Amino acid sequence: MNNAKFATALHILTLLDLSEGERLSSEYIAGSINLNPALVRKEISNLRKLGFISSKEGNGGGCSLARPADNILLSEIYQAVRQAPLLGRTNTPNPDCPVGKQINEHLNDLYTEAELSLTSKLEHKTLKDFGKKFQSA
Amino acid sequence: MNNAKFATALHILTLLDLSEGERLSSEYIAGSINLNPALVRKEISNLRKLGFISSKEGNGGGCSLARPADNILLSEIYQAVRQAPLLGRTNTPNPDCPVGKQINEHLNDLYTEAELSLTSKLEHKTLKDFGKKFQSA
DNA sequence: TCATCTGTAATAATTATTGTTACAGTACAA
DNA sequence: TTGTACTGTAACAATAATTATTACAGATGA
Repeated sequence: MNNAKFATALHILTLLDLSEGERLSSEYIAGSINLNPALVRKEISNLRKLGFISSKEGNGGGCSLARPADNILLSEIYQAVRQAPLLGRTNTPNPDCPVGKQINEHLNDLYTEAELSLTSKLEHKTLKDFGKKFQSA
Repeated sequence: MNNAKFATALHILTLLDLSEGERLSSEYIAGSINLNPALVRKEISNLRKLGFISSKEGNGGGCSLARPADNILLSEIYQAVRQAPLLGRTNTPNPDCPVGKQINEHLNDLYTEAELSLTSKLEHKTLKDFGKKFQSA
C-alpha cells in the first residue's frame, strides 16, 4: 500500500459528497487533487465498478455518488483500493528450513489479524462523517 | 509499506530466538530467508542500532538477540521497519480548493488513528509468542 | 598470517507507481 | 447533422521504490 490510492479515492468521494448530487467532471476532480485526469478516471472507473459512483458520458456528463454518503463506510473504501497486505509482502523463504517452511503461514495469520483490526476501526466511520470535517471551510 | 521488511525482520528475530543464544551468521540467515546476505546484514544493522540484536565481527562472529524474546513486542518490530503510513501516501492537492486545502490534515489524522489501532494489536504479542508457533516443527 | 565474518558503500536490475498522450464512443445542443 | 464536451480505456513513457549484486576494508579468532 505504498501508493496514494486511498487518498485519491477518498478525495474523489469527498468531493462528490460535498457537491450534493451535482455531477463533477474528471477534469475538475483532477484539478482539486492535482493529479492527471486519466489517473482520476481510472480510479473513478474502479469505484464505479464497485458501486460507489455512477457516471454519465457525453456532454454535461460526469460522476456522482451512487449511494448515500452516510451509508458508505471508510472500511469499504479501503477495501476498494487495497492491493497488498498492510504489513507488507512476505519473502519466499527456504522450504528446507523449519522456520522458512512455516513462517509465511504464520505471517499471513498475523497480517489477516492486523487487517481486521484496521477495518473494524474504519467501519465506525462513514464518508459523511469525513465530509463533515470540511463544512467549516 | 509495500516491501518485505517486516517479514524479513521478524524472520531474522525468530531464527535468533529459536537458536537459543547461539550466534548465527548472516549467510545462514540469508539462506533461510532466501535473500541476499548483504540485504540481511542491512536489516541486522538496523535492528542492532535499535537494540534488538547484538553482533560480533570476525571469525566465529554472528548475531544474537540482545533482549529476551518475551520482552520484545511485535509492535516494536513494526516500528523498527516502518517507513510510510499504513494507509499509504497522500497527494499534493490544490490549495485553492477548499477540500484540497484541508484533506491532508484530515487524512493524516485518520492515518494516525489507523496506525494506533494496529500497534495496539501488536503490543499484545511478543517475539516469544511468535516463536512458539514453530516449536512443533 | 590465514580464514571467516561483519559492516558498509556503490551500483545494477527489477518492479511499482505515476504521468502522458491519444482516441473511440456517448450525449447533448444548436 | 455537426460541433462540443465529456467518459472510458489503452498504450506508452517517466519516475521512484525495492531488491539484488559485487566488492572490500576492518575485526576476530585459530
